[in-house]
Parts: sequence; C-alpha cells; structure tokens
Amino acid sequence: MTIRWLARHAGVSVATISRALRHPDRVAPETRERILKLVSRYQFVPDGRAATFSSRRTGLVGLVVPTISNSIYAEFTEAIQNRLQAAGLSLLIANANYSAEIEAGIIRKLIESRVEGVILTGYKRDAALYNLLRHYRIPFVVTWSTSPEPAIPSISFDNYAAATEAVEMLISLGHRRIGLICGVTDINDRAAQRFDAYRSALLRHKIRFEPELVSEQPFEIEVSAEAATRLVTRKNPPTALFCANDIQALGALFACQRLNVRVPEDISLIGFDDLPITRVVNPPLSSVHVPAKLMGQAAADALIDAARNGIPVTGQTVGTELMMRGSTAPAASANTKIR
Amino acid sequence: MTIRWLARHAGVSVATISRALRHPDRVAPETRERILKLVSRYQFVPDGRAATFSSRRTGLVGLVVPTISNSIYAEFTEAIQNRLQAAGLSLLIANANYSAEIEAGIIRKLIESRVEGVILTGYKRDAALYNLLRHYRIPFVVTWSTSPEPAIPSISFDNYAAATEAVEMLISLGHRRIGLICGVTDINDRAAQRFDAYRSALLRHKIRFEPELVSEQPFEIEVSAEAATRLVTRKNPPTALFCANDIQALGALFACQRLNVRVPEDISLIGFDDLPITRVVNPPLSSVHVPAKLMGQAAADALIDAARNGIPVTGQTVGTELMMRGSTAPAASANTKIR
DNA sequence: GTTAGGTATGTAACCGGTTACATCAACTGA
DNA sequence: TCAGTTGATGTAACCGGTTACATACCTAAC
Repeated sequence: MTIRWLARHAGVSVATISRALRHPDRVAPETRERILKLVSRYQFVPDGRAATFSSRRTGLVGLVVPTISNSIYAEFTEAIQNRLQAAGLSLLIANANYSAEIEAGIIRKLIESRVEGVILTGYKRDAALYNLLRHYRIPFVVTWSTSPEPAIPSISFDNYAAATEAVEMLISLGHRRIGLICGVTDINDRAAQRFDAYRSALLRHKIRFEPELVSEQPFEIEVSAEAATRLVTRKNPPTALFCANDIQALGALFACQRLNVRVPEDISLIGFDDLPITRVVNPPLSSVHVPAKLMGQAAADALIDAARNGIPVTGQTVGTELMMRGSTAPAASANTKIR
Repeated sequence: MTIRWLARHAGVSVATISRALRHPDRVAPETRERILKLVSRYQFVPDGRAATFSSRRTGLVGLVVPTISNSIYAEFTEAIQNRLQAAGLSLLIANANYSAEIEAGIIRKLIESRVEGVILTGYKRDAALYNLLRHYRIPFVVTWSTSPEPAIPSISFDNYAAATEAVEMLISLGHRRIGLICGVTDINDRAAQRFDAYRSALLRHKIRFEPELVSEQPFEIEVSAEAATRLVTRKNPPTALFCANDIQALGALFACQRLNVRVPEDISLIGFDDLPITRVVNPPLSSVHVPAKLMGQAAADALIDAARNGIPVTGQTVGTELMMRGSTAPAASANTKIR
C-alpha cells in the first residue's frame, strides 16, 4: 500500500496523490475527492519516514528528562507538548534515568532520527555531546539549570538564587541548625547548585557547615523519610530542614509526623518544586515555586523559532517564588529540646 | 555528510561503510579501523530514517499513556523501556491526556512512523483505531484494563475483581455507608470498572447504592481533597471511603486530617495503585497493589515476540493484592457521630 | 488568430541508507 | 596445477514519499 499503488487505482500520478494529501488546495476538487475516498477506503496511512526523509524536515523535537516519576516534569512536558503541537511539531520524550550513559545514547538516537531541536535537563554533561549537536546544527536548550558556559543556551530559573532565598528565610527566622536533604550531587547539577547555595548561605551568616546535617539521596520518598528520620533523631537535631525537592520534603514531613516531631513547632521544613500536593498536606508545605510550565513554553518557543526561522536559541532566566506555608515557623527562642 | 561522502574519502564503496557500521565483523579489520576512524573524526551519525526505511525495520514500539503525572505510569513505562532496550528496541512515549481525540492522533502518528508494536492503556476506544492497527499488521496490546472482546489482547489485572476485593473488605469490617471517589468514568474505563465493582458489591450485600456518596473527579489531589471534604462533611457521612486511585485517596486522607476526622477511627480509607507514598503517610494508606512493573514487562515481552517472531499477542491476567494498612479499621459498632 | 498567463497534472530525480548479487583474489586440497 | 571454497568488497536496485520542472490545456486579451 503505497502512493504508487493508489496512483494506479485512481488513474493519476504519484505527485497528484502526494499533493492531495499534503496540499489539498493544489488539486482539482473532483480529483481530490476521488483520491481521498480511496485513501479512506483502503485506510491508507502514508509512511512518515519516507515523507520526512524526502522533505528533509522531520518535525520532531526531542526532550530528555532525568526521570518521569517526578510529576514536576509532567507539567513541564505537557507545556512543551502543547506548544509544539500548536506549531505542528511532535515531541519525542525520553527518560535518561539520571544516567549519563543512557543520556548519551538517547542524544545519539535523537540525532539519528534527525530531530529539529533538543530540550535537555541540566547542563552538566560531556562536552562531546554538545559538540555533536552543534555539528549537526541541531538547536538545543538546557533547562532546569543554567550553564556557566555562555555558548550553552539555558532557559531556566536560578537554582542557586532560589535555594539561597529559602535558606536565608530559615536563617532570618532565627534558625541556626539547618539540615539539608538533596539529590545526589554527583549526577544532578540542580542538587549540586542548591547544595552550594545552602553552604554559602550558612557561611555568609557565620553558621558552621556541618556535613552530618546533610543527606544526599535519590528522589524516593521512602528513602527520604529514612534520611529525615536519621537527621531528626540525632542527639542535637536541626530546627529546620531545607529539602531540595518536594518529594524529599514530603518524606521528611511524614517521617516527622511518625516520630511525633511537630512541624513547624519542633522543626521547620521548606521544599522545592511547589507540587500541588504541598498545598494539601498538613501542615501545608513551604516550597520554592518553580515555573515549570513557563520554562517549558519558553524552551519550546525558542526551539520552534530556531527550527522554523533559524533564530539562534538565546538563554533566559525565569523567576522562582518562595511560597511560605504552615511548615515553617520562627525558631524557638531557646534551644528547646525536641520530644 | 553521508555514507557516500565517507566512501569516497575512505576509498571504499558505500556498502563497505554500511557494513563497517552495522556488521563490523564482515569487513577486514584494517578497513574497518580506517572507516571507524573517519566516522569518529567527522562525528558521523547515520540517518536513522534512511536506515529503517531501507531495512524495513524501525525497531520502534509506541506506548500511549493517559497521563504522565501519575507516577504509577512511570514505573510501568520504565519496566517497558528496560525490556525493550534489552531486545534492541526503542520506546516512543506519548501522552494522550485522557483525550480520545489526542489518542487517535497519536495512534495515527505511530502508524505513520511504522512502529512495530503499540502498547495501549485501557481498552475503550473507537473500533476504527483497532482496525487501523490490524490493517497495518501492527501488534498491539491493551494494558490496565481487559477488553470484553477476545480479539483485543489485554495484558492486565482485573479491575473489577480488585475493586470488589477492596469494597468487600470494607463491608466485612462492618461498614455500611461506603463512599467512592473515582476517576471520570466517561473517559476512563478503569474508573468505570471499579465503579461497577463498587456498586455490585453494595447490591450483593443489600446495601443501598447512594449516588450522593460517589464522586467522579479528575486525578488531581486538590480536587480530590475537595471532593472528600464534601463527602465527609455531609450530615450523614460515610464511615469508609474507597478511592479508585491513590492520588485521590491521599487527597481524602489529607482532607480528613484537616477536618479533624480521624483515620481510621472515624473513617476508613482504601486506595488503589499502591504508590510508594502510601507506606509513608500517617496512617499508612491501605491500597490495592497493582503489578505495574510485571504488567509492563509482560506487555513488552509479548510485543517483542510479536515483532521478532511473528507470535500473535495473547491476553494475560496478572494478579493484584489488597495491602491492608493503618488507614482501615472495623466500623464503630454504633453509628457514632463524626466530630 | 496569436500570445501570454494560469491551472491541473505528469515525469523523474532525489533523500541516505541496506542488501542481494556479482566480482575478484587468495587459499585449500587432490 | 586447477577446481572449489572462502572472504572482502563493489554495484546497483530498492525502500516510499516529495517536489522541481515539464507539459498540456484553457481562458483572456490584443
């Protein structure tokens, strides 16, 4: 079942079939109707590979996310998808599972399928991958973190500034023992930047940085709850916990509930991402609102412009907002013992 | 940059280049080395469309999920991805957003890209779509629900049986006023089947079905919390709530906490999906464990077999397990007033 | 009546790999 | 020494659309 076969049956040439499908206004109405009737009778679906192959445009944009488990990426993905769809482009979603090797394989696959743009999560990766994309003149954009290298366009919020704001807030509320739960900084540059912000904020306020108050964990709620349990049950527990991710903050919140550590009376919590669930739990969880949707739209728009009009992708910073809710309170004036 | 260009530069034919890349053992070691050196020097990435186009094998499997927000699909997706990757196939993930129109468009796109298999979520869709897939001899499998039509192979658990078990459990604990929060049954056949099971279980036990105790809602935690609030603050509130989805169950749990309705003393809860978070909240949430991973693996294996060896996909039922946790308790013997 | 311009359609090259088949050299064994 | 076999490589058709260009026909204007 090819356009040649249809052409024979309709008594026209292949070009007319192709035109009837792609540019219906360029064939005579009666011819068009005859062809479309055949197409629907035989349920003909043209081969997209052949089409993109000969037209030299794939209409494809690739998105590489580190995980699909975290629903913050779902919102991001949907924003991108909607934007691309409106522009007549399709999205290829790929999950790198926080692995550099898998990601490299994915990027290669995307180049093989000749995508017209790539949206990446995080900036930290082998320079060879960036070079490969540039070599194939595939516009790309980094999201969720900003590369220090100006040649790598990033459409992102400022992880460092956002985390700084959260930690500074805790400090301004009088907290001096502040714990941190964050992602694994080796494989997650967002976590690394938030970690840096945490440490710098403490130093700036002459608060000693204590490695024992920091816990790097993969983003699983059970693991996070255990990590929080360990922090909170120390002899000298922190009075506040900054969690570089809402999943981890929720794990911490539930762990505290289980241990009868009162939030925010005994310990203050601030999360990151501002997932919808933060507004529903008890107490509602303070969190850094991340403009995932806006960021996705801007990234998609930039790639659409690049693919359509050859406009180079330029970086952009979108704002975050610290949402203060019931999980955060001033430190008890005295160093009240917990429990 | 094509294999023809490389062939000229290497002083060999295009066939040798192609072989050096696809079947390295079929070219002389020295020739191979010379070619591969050129390939890496010029960062040559062969055009995948041309490759699949001429070899008549795309190595692609499509997955259509109704949402990527719910992490239960993440586990499912990852299981599929791992299985396919091991078999040398790639996964195309597409999000239908609970829309039949979007789904139809996606399926068409998948056929256009000549995928070698399709994994669908839910069985209820226009028969024309199934016919189209069959017409193109694309093996497909339905997951997450079982089609009553035997010609539509389903690898799934039994929604009706699983929901029945949960409701029967509540009844056996003495509950007589049992509410239901579920997805929108018009667009979600899983929700519809669970709804049916709920109603049938009540009738079987001579418990009057009260439509006011049922709330169909999209899977958003805030919306679910509001729905639960409405149910629980009725004059004559239910003593148990079956939630056909953990997101909704969590919304209900947090709403109850906020209203000072004690779980499970005042109201028992059972969810569905057994997300990791159910084990961390307080009290831990009873839930129907769904073998998402197993189901994904089985679906992937079936399609691999179909694509590789032409073995027709056959249906299969995987088991669920009701996980009883702290959110469920026997009904208070008298009809104690809540609050 | 001739020519210019427009519309509908056909012809065929082309996109960039893959692979069946052909070719040729080198080696094996009688 | 020569037929037979093996291994390495080349030739060219092919996958199924798209589209530049050619062609044929019709209408309108001078």
